[in-house]
Amino acid sequence: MDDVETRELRYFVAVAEELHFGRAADRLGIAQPALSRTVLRLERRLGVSLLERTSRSARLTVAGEVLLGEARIVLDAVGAATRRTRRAGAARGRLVLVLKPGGDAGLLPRILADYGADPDALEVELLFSIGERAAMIRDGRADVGLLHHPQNDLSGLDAEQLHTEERVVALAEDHPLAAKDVLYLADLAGEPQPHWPEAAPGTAANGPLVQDVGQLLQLVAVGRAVALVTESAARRPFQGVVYRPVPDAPPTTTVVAWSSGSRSRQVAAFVASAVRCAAAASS
Amino acid sequence: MDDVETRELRYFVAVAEELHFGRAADRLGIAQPALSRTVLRLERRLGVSLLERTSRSARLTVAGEVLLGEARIVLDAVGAATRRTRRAGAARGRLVLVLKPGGDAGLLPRILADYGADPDALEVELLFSIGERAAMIRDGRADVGLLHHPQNDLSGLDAEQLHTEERVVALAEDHPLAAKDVLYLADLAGEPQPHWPEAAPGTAANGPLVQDVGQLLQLVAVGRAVALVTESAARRPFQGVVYRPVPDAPPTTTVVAWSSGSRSRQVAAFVASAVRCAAAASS
DNA sequence: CGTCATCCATGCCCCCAACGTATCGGTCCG
DNA sequence: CGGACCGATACGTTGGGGGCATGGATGACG
Repeated sequence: MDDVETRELRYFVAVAEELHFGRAADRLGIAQPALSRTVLRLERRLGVSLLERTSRSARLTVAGEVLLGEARIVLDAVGAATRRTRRAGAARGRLVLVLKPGGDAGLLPRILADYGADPDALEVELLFSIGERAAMIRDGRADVGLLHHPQNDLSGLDAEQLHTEERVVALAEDHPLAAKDVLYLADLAGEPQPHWPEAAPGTAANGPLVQDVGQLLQLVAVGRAVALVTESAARRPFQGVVYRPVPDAPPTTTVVAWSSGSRSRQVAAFVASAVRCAAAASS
Repeated sequence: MDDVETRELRYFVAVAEELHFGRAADRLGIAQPALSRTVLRLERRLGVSLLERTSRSARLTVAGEVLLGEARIVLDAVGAATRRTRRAGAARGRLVLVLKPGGDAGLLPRILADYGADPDALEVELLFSIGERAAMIRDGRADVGLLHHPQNDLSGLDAEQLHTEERVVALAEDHPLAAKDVLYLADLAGEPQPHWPEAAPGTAANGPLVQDVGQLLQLVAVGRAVALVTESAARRPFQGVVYRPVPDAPPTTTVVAWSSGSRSRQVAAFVASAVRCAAAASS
């Protein structure tokens, strides 16, 4: 009755994304009839119609939309399972920590020192990523990460708060708003604000897409954008950029996050180090 | 290279749980050699040893432990996918709400009325469960639930807070501690406290296992247990049971929770109703 | 110390199901 | 009306998953 295989889900996802059996079959490296049959069998087994086939194209039904979302979750979980298992099997594993360059609120050196003091600590591999940190933890490419709340989507992850900072706005020094000592969100409403690729839900920005902090500050310096950044980032001076406090911007919390359900002792030890260091730093 | 099928994961989980190929094969309804081959192929594909076979028994390797946890996540996700897809396909679906009897903090009637006022609201099916509510949401048996923080493990779920209540302790009226007007956790330290099957991590209780509130109050009335309950539960009188405030017990927050990644408009509408009602009730 | 029991792996065979090729039926377009 | 396009169907082939029988290793036991 039940017995859905990941192969069937992979096939269905391909069709659901292409909305075209031929192209999907190409992408999967199989012939179109095999794909048709597999999807039909999946529909029969579930007792549900997933696609409305017109002879010109295909559209997802409501149930198909649901299954597309669920299947992606399953396939991510399968990928995470293989990656994590392989890594656990590799001799004397490493702990992969993902973070955004400069996104450690200055805590990283202390955390690494503290964790490394544990005699059976693993080697910590640093993995830098701008826009995919949460996804990298979810899918097993990283074991643990430094993320920011509420900028990152933490669903599916467990997290401990490390540090909360007010946000300041970076402006070109000759920007008209730089004349004021304090700015409010209302002042910035019309300004182009760059956005990161890390698509947090509901944060539509109107400015250019940036890939790293240097690029962002460059844009700010030439007056093409204004950007909300954290206090700690503002301690790094940049030619032509000035910072002004924004009291009503929601503060940013740096968190250490890991995959929910990770029972790894190593991850727990690293998190404990991070929390301890953050507590020590704030006192 | 990659291509792990759910069947292989099901087989591996059976072996990992039984630590015995023969029994696992029985449980799966297949013969032992087929199971051996499938697990071996899985190990070869992952490039990792999952089990240490002694000729007397089998033990999990570290990688095997990891895969066991990951595989359970995958299989839960597959089950959830099929259930949710089937439900979405069933004509004009229902919204399944799971809660503990009496665990609604008195909000349920208002929430149902408010949600039902939406012209395209679905029929809400109430599903009562004591110890598995979070799991039922995770695996798709329910769409949304009323849970309690920190008693329930909310990992893998999204939640909105509805209502926070202090906790009180239920005592037999002739219990020695009932003489005091206010009790503290220290006073209760030696008393047998019943526990629910809902295994929140790290809450080891020393009392009997109870399955419902009536049973719990019965145990309290006969002096076999004392129990921390919420204020709202304490409004229901029970023969021979008295309640005393416990100011230092952590308060209980009633939350409405749903599966992370549910993009369902219906779930969102229900959550909005719940939040709205809770806000109205507390003002 | 030899025998037996237990447990997992392997060899052999069968058969199902997943695949590919060819084709059909329906729809849109020129 | 013919051709192009798209998904479903027919049919033959084959790889692999499964069962049965057996092998090889190890611990138990008399």
